[in-house]
Amino acid sequence: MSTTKANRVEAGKAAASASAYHHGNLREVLIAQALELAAEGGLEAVSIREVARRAGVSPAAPFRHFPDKVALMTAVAEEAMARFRAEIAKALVGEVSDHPIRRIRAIGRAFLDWARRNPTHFEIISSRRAIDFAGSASLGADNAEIQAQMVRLLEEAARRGLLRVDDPQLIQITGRALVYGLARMLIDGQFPSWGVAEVEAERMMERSLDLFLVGLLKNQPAEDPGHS
Amino acid sequence: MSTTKANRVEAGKAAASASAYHHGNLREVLIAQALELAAEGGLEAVSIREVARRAGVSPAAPFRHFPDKVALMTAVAEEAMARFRAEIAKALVGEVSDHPIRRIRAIGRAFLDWARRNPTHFEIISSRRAIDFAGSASLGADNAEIQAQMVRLLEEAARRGLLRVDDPQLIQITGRALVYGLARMLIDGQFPSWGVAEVEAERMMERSLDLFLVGLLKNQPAEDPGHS
DNA sequence: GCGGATATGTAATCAGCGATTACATTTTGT
DNA sequence: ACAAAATGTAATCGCTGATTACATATCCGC
Repeated sequence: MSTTKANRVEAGKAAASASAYHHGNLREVLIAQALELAAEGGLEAVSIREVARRAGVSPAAPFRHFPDKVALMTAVAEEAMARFRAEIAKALVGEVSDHPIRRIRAIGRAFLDWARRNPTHFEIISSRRAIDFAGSASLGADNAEIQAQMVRLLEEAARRGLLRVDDPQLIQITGRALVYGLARMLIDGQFPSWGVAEVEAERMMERSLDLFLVGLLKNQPAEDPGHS
Repeated sequence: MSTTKANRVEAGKAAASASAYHHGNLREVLIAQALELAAEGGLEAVSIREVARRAGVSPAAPFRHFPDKVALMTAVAEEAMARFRAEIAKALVGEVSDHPIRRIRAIGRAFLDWARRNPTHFEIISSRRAIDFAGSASLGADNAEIQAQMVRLLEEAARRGLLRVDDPQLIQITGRALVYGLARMLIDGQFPSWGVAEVEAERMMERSLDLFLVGLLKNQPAEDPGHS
């Protein structure tokens, strides 16, 4: 078992490097396996026992790192949320225009795109049953940061006299509810029963977002909230 | 046990009348108990064994009436959907105006109100994991009927030249996604982390709906899509 | 370095779940 | 009345989350 020690050291380097005892860094491996398992079979396909199995440890081992399943899923949610925020940030960098509505649209599209490509991650961070949102400082902070970003953009839009209704919080929540609902309808496979084929869904979602955004503007520029 | 027979006959008349053997009409009792159980502890509080316990039968008995849990929950969803449709119908009767946007708003508010009062019923009919939506003719028909109602109203609005964007399907799906998202945010308890207190949530949701609806109109009447 | 304290992993076990099977009982149709 | 069908039960399987007692590896103060 001298290889065991070598593996431990190697595995511990890139990660938190906090634990290199028996397994290496089991905590992070558990999170990674849970994330993968979720991506394969959905949120409810994640079981502590299967995660442990994949990590090559006993069914009781995970309980040394997480008091219960909710704690594990919360850690998974934190990871998913971090990736989501990175996606948002990337989209904002890619949006050259400084027009606030355009930037908001970029955020909305990034949200929809991310949720479409990572349905289970979206499901996890949205779930208030599988995770302990209130108990995670990181989740709260990430959420607040995204909100603040939106409010900043909306306030700038209001300052420029672009908005018909000057209530950033109302607009922000309405927009969030819209993209949240769109994402869930897509993931739950509800579009077919609403007359939208699978392939059209993405385009439909973007048009929905635009329909909402253009409705916010004071002077409607014919059709699009942006030009692209 | 001559009373048993009498009860059987009585119980069997209003219902499917298919079963009046040992228990009476176990099938319907199971659905009712599942509905109640869901209302108490949420969707995942429903277990076949607990439902059976409450119905006073063995854990295996429900499997005589439903091939598996999904089938039971689908039957529950059908009942919930029927109640939801009744709610919509009632709201439309109560809305005196024939202005199509006003009637759409009445539907939207009825949806939000119903989801708020019956969160788990809403969750059940929305779930594409716990139920077999495609396998239920009743669910599909009810869903289609609600859609048709919306499209009819939107087409009338378009005919009257009220809409800025003449695409009933797009508007319908966007509206549905919005109220769906609002309902889920409320139920998942997300409003507090978005700066909306519990008591304000209902008002906020209605304002969100109005914000969206007023954005649809060609000539914006200052603030409200209706006068009330 | 040594040795106890601590961190980590395992084995065994419990109760609850969905589901199946073999069997028992009641109702029904003829 | 009696066979067939419908309905309910008991026992069981494999899965799950979680707990307990125990085993072992690592760390830290001396």
